[in-house]
Amino acid sequence: MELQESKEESGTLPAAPPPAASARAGAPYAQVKAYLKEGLACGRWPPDALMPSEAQLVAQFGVSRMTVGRALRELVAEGLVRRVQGVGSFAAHLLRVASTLTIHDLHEEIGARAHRHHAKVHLCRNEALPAAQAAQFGLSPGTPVFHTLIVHFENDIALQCEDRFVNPACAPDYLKTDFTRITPTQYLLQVAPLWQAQYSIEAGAPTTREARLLDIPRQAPCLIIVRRTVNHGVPITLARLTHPGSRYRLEGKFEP
Amino acid sequence: MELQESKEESGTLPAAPPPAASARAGAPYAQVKAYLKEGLACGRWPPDALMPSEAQLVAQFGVSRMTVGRALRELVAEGLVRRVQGVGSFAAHLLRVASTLTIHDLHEEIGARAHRHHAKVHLCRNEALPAAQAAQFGLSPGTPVFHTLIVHFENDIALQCEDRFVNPACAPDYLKTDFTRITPTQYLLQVAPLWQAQYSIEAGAPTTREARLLDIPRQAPCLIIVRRTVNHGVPITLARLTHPGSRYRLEGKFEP
DNA sequence: CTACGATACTTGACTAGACAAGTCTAGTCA
DNA sequence: TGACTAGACTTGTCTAGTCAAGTATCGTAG
Repeated sequence: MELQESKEESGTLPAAPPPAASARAGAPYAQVKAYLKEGLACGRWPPDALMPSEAQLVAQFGVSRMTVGRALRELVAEGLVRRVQGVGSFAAHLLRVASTLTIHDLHEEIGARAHRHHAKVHLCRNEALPAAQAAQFGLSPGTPVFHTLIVHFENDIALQCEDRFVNPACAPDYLKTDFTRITPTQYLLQVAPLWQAQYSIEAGAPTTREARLLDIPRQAPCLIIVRRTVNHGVPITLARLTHPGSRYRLEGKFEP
Repeated sequence: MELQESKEESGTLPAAPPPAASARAGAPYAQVKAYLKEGLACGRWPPDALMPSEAQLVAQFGVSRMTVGRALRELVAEGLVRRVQGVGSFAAHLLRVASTLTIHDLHEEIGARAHRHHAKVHLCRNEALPAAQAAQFGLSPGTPVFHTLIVHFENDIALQCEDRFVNPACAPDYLKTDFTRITPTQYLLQVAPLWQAQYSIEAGAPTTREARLLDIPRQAPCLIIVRRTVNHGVPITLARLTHPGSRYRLEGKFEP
C-alpha cells in the first residue's frame, strides 16, 4: 500500500547512489549554500562551531543579505545549521539529521515496474470497533467502523495483507468502493487529504489468518507496518500492513 | 545503532500526536503559508489544481512578492506544492509526501530513557573484504577493511547486533577505539561527517551467529537494517544491524 | 565589587523594485 | 490552413535598504 519498496535478495542494497545534483550552482544563493555545505562536510566547522555571520558572507560573496539569508535558512531547514538570534549560526550535530521515506501507493509501484497488480477482498463490512484497536485508533470501543481485509498481489504473488479500520464519518461511501480497481489508500486520499500520519515498523510473525492469506508459513518473518492517519485531530484510518519479509523491503536514503 | 526506536508490545502505536505548532502565525509569510496549507488540507485545491499566483496572493494579503514567494517556496520544500515556471503553482499529490525518520544513536536513545547501555565487542580486526559485501560496499573484494561485530545491550537485554565494515582510508584509527564507551556511529561521525547514506529495512531470520549473540531462537523474526554510508563518493562503512523483532521497533510520523 | 546601561553585533522579517526566463494565447501573415 | 510573432502572465532570483528583537561586552556609576 505504501512506502517505497523493493524486492530483491536478502541483505543487499541498490546500486551506487546517484550524484544528487543539488540546486544549480549558477544561482548565487546556491553557491553560498554549497560553500557552507562543503565546509560542514569536510569538518571546517565541527558541530557547535560558530559559522560565518551573514555580514561576513555578504562581504565574501558580494551578494545581498537576502541571498545569504536564503542559503542559511535552507540549511536550517535541512537540519545542518542551528541559528540563534543575536548570537550567530552554528554547525548542527549531523547525528540528528532526518531521512525521508517516500510514501508510494503499492498499486502505482507495481505498475511502474510493469508488473500486474490485483487485489482480493476478504472482508468489507460495518463492524463494532474492537477494544484492542480502539485506543490506538482514537475512537471508543464499540463505535461502528468500516473494516476491510484485502490482500494485494504482484504477478499473482501475495505481497501485502492490509487489515484496515476506517472512520465512517470521514468516508461514508467507503464500503461501496471497488477495491479491486482502486486501493483504499488512493480512495481515502481522494476523500480526505492526508494530514498527519504515524507509523511503526517492526518485524514479527504473521497471525494465523495472515499466514493463510499470504500463503506463507506461520514462522515466516514479516515486516509489519501499523499506520494511523488523522485529519485535524479526527482519526481517519488505522491500518496494519503485513508483508512477507522475503518479498518486501523498505528502502530510503538521505543526504544532508 | 540508529533510527528512532521504541520497545513496546506488538502492533501498537504511541499516544495521540502533538498539535504540531507550525511557525508562529504572527509573521506574514507564515500566515500566507498557513492559509495555503489549510486550503490544501480541506480540499480547496485538489491535487493538480491551479493555486493562486504570487500576484494574486500579494494583492490578497497586502504583502510583497518576496513574502508570498517564501511561503510558496517552503511549501514546495515540504512537497505540498509543485511550481512550473511560466505556468503557475499546483497542488501536489499528497501521496508523494515524504516522511522523516530521525536518526538517533542507540547509546543516546537508551540514555534518554534512563536505561543502561553496554556493548560487547566480539570482533575487531583487519580483514580482507569478502566478495559478498564487496559489491554493496563499493570496494574490490579482498581490499583490507576493518571489521567489527558488536552486540548492544539495554539493561542487559540484547537489542542489536552490529556487523560493520569500515573503509580504513576514512578512519585509520578505527580499530583502536574503545567501543564499549563510544559507538562506531558516534566515532565515524566524528572522523568523517556523514554525507550520504542508503538503507534498507526488512524482516528476516537471523543468521546462526546472530541468533546466538542476541540469545534468540533461529526462527525469531528480526528487523534488519542494512546501511551504507558514503562521503563524496568514497564508501565509509557498510553495516548490518539486526534487531530482535520483539524488542525493537521503528517509529515515525509525517505531517504535510 | 556589583549593578546598570550604552553599544555593537547578531539573526528575523519585510518592502519595492528589478531583470531573466519559461509558457500560453491570440493575432497576423503567407 | 499553418507557421510565426508579440504580448501577457507566470515563476526564479537578486538588490539595497529598513525596522525589530535578542545577546554579549565593556565601561561607568554607585
